[in-house]
Amino acid sequence: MLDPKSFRQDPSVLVEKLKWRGYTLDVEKYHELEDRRKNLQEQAEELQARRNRISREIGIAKSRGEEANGLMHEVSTLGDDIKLRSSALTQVQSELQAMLSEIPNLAHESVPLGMDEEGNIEIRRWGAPRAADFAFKDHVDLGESLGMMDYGYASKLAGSRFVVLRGLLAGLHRALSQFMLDTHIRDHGYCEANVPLLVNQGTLFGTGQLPKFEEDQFKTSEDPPLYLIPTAEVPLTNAVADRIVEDPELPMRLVAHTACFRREAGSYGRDTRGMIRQHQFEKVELVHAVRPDESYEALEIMTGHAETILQKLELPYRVITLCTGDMGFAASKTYDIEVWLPSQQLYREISSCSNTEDFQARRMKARWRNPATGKPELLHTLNGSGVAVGRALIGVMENYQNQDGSITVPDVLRPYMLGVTRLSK
RNA sequence: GGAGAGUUGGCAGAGUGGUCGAAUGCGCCGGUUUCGAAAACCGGUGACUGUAACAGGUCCGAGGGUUCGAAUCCCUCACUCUCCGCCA
Repeated sequence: MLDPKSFRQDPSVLVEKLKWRGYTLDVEKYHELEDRRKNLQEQAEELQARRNRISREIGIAKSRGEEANGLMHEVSTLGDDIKLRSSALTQVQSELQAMLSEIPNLAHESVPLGMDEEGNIEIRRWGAPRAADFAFKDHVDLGESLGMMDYGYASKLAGSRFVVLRGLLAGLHRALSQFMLDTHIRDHGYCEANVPLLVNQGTLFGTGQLPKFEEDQFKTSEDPPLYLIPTAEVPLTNAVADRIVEDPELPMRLVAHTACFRREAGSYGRDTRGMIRQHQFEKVELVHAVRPDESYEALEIMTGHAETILQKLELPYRVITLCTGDMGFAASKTYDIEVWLPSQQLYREISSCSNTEDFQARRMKARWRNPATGKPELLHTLNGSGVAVGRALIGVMENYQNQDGSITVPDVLRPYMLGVTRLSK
């Protein structure tokens, strides 16, 4: 959520900034609601103050054993009046809240302006795509001809956008996640967390998935309403929800390996082949909670942690800065890391690292105590994939494929594969 | 699933329907003392909102209700703990 104070000061600046996020702010509606809110609040508080004062006097009078009938009569009608106004106030406040809840975050000044992915800017590349000394197969052909990847089986079980992995390929998938977790825990100083995959509405509100993106979530039950997490960012970031964190606890670095669940509503035609876009996939997720003046430094560090994974796997990749129109709802700035897929001769997203500044923190009331002021202030939260396990598997399969359709196991994964060096029939 | 107990400030823990945002202890901050420290003593120490600053308002798990007035009484819900049953 954006700071309500910035609205009261100068909404016109926000209108321009939000336009670049693809959001049209209804300033008229905002002003109308805000004026009503202020009015009602002043009235309600004025009445409450009167009631408090008189009731106190009644108490004093009675404790002296005096009669207080006059005072009691004076205040007797106040209660209803207060009730009326404060329920009107609550109504307006929830309308305002609803409006603010659906406004995306503002982009950092360093983010390129643009309306869609055309505006993204590549900032670096690592590794060289393998020379095409034979025709590269894609991961589906490779997996199916090895007999280790089965879409028919999966669709019988659950429908489209699912897969069953078997044998060494299932093992390679598991090895990837273990390797990533170990690297972040051992080398990058993260605290591992094992978290619920089902969360409540408040938790999803905190990170920004609700109320606006309800249709992207899998809702599992009505009473209580629980949702499958679309990413471990949700349960990890909420570690600081409703807290005032003491300064020495920062920066906080959390990592979790979880399954993630997405409806993929609105992406019907896209990436229907293979493991690129599934309803269920696994991801190793990184989350930082940091002091506000350190969050952009943290974004570079976190992105570096994700890159380390690809470097150790020796997978060619590039890093791009998303433009204003292509970023997610909660982000102030996002780097996407894209891995080279030889079958498509393209870089495809494998990680996305974002600084949300205080946008999520405000929604979830995540604060830290600033030693300089002694006061609680909103902290900053970041999240990034470190990295998507399914897509990393695709990257390994395609980049490590051999002409005969076998797949060489990357060096760093061999300890996790009990010494297996090659996947073949 | 059954029975019971609980939820109050950073923590522990009082709280009679009426100057209770809330005793006390611990912790923390400042001071006195000390060469320095400990101890002792003195003082301070919740959050949100609001204001130029005061004032004012809200918050004792959440939401309703009773009342002139609710941390305190009533109802609903959530969560925690204990015991019993079942169970990976």
